[in-house]
Amino acid sequence: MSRLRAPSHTTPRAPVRAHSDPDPILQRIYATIDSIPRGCIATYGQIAREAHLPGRARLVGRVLRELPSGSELAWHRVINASGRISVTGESARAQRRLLAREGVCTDARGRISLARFGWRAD
DNA sequence: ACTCTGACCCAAA
DNA sequence: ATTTGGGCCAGAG
Repeated sequence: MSRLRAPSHTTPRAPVRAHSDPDPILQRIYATIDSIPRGCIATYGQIAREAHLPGRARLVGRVLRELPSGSELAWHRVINASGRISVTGESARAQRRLLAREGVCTDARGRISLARFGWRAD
């Protein structure tokens, strides 16, 4: 069970719920994703920038990959910069289903229109 | 202390 | 549209 940024010389913390994790970087990423409105999507890079972590889109991806089970974070509202879903297999179907439930649809080629559904932060 | 691998991104070719 | 090369950085082996 891997942990984010756990110092090797300390015992890993017990798992905590997403919104109570004390790591400020995680807090900012979670908070930013939380502010994506229902029916909108944002890109990994956009989340990184909004969370004051410019250029760290991959970090956002890792954070979502390691999302604690039971988290209520709207992970499905995050897609890549080319308008595609980045997860594969079962997760991709789940993401498409969750988005469809919010009215976010993919085109014939599996792409989501950033122009139509992209979140523009204030 | 390496190298490899990513839920990534962007400019250039 | 696709490829390439560079940036990013934490885990895993």
